[in-house]
Amino acid sequence: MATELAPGLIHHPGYLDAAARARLADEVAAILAEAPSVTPRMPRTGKPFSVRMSNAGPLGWVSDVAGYRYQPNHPGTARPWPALPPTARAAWDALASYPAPPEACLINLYAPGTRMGLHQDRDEADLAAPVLSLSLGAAALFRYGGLRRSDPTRSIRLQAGDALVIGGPSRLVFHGIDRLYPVGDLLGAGDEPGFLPPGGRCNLTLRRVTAPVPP
DNA sequence: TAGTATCA
DNA sequence: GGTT
Repeated sequence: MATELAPGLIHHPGYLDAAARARLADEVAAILAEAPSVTPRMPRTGKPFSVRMSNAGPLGWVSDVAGYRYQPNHPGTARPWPALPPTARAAWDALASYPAPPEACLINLYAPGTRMGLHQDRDEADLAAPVLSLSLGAAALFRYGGLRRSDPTRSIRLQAGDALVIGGPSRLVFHGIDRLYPVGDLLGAGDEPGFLPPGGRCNLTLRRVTAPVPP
């Protein structure tokens, strides 16, 4: 049962069943073995994010003192990013309502206590494509607002297996993660992928970066 | 300000 | 919790 939180912002609770979550976790573990997570830094100031990141797909999102950008290689190893995880790719085909494949799968790794401040995903040239979010591990408090930072916000709980489509009029909505829920808190303990620290969370976001060339 | 800190 |  999907819920439209706002026009184009669609929450699919429990979209991935236990088997799919386990499969996706295995795929992510393999990606991280090849493309280890890095600590992103703020442009100009160099202040570190609390979240760690890696990527899969032809392009990966990176942030350092030089700025935000998409690039084809891992900043540490200089190797190309690993292939997109098939389970995430299948979710894109099912939920994105977009004719071209995703080019980037950003992997955000949250340890307990980490957060992600309110922000917009606006580094993609193709804003017609949605961003598709998939959650693994611990549940988290997701906050979203409007197109202006000062717009009022609402919060929902994102749990392991949830999918969230951020598209249409909500494509540039401000959003972030306020906190993780302790495991064992309420229902949905969520399975614990082996690549996460105890109580950690993993979020995958699939994005189309460049506009597809017309046939 | 995809940051943290601080205040109203 | 919203804002600087």
